[in-house]
Amino acid sequence: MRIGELARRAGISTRALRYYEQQGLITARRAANGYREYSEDDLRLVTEIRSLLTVGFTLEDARPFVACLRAGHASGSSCPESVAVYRRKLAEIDDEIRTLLARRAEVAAQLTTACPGCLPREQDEK
Amino acid sequence: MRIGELARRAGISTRALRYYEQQGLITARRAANGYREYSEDDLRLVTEIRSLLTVGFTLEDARPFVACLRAGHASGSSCPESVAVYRRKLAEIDDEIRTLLARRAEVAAQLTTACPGCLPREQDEK
DNA sequence: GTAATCCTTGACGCCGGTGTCAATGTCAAG
DNA sequence: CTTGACATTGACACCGGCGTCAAGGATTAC
Repeated sequence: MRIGELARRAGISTRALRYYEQQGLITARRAANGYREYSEDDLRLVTEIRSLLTVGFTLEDARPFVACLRAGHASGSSCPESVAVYRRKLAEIDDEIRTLLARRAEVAAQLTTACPGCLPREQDEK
Repeated sequence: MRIGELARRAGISTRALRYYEQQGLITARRAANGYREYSEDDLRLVTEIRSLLTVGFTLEDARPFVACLRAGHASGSSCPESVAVYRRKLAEIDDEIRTLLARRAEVAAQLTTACPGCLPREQDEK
């Protein structure tokens, strides 16, 4: 299939696909006229990349997963490098959560001081 | 005092101070030679801005607080506009926390699937 | 033939808050 | 006078993942 179809099927833009290629995450066979030609496997790669991006991974983070799929594994997570990334991201996310919780507490305290009646509820994740 | 001293006392760069001025958050009297001259009140403003930035506010978010201080209030939080920003930021932070918690759960689940032995602990904020 | 779609590469724009360099002026100390 | 520490404005760089426009070639439909 060509880039337009892949984009449609993957639910992203052709721009994004070309960008992934430029970043070395995907490659494309070229037809005689210079058009990129993709396989179902490529759709698989793109889908993997997309799902990783939606949980906050960067393209850099996605590399091991793509490499893992290319190596023939059924899942992009089946390789130790991918697992290592999972661990690292988990730690990063935890850090961010801690930071945000601290900020929230700080802002809530300030708000309470500035406006005693405005009790901030929500985020009752004790 | 001149910009260098203010920067030192506020713990930021002169670049940042000029940027705040460019963004209309602070102003400076000019000496005959063109040098910026600041007062203690300006230090106060900058300190306020800094503390807001550190909890994740943007310079745009900081405007009401600066305006409040300029209006003569003892605290930058003493104005309804500031309180409104506090509320909005609190909601934004809560959103971000929710997003991160969801992502964390997702990543943790993936990790567990990929590596059954790798139980992700931490982030026990039940 | 020509219009309508598709494709190509290249390159600037965005967002926020600076870092950093450039080229130049000011001023006090030696 | 010279050095050095300070000041000025201006402007590019950064980070990430694209959006978007430009200018053109390819292919299909009619």
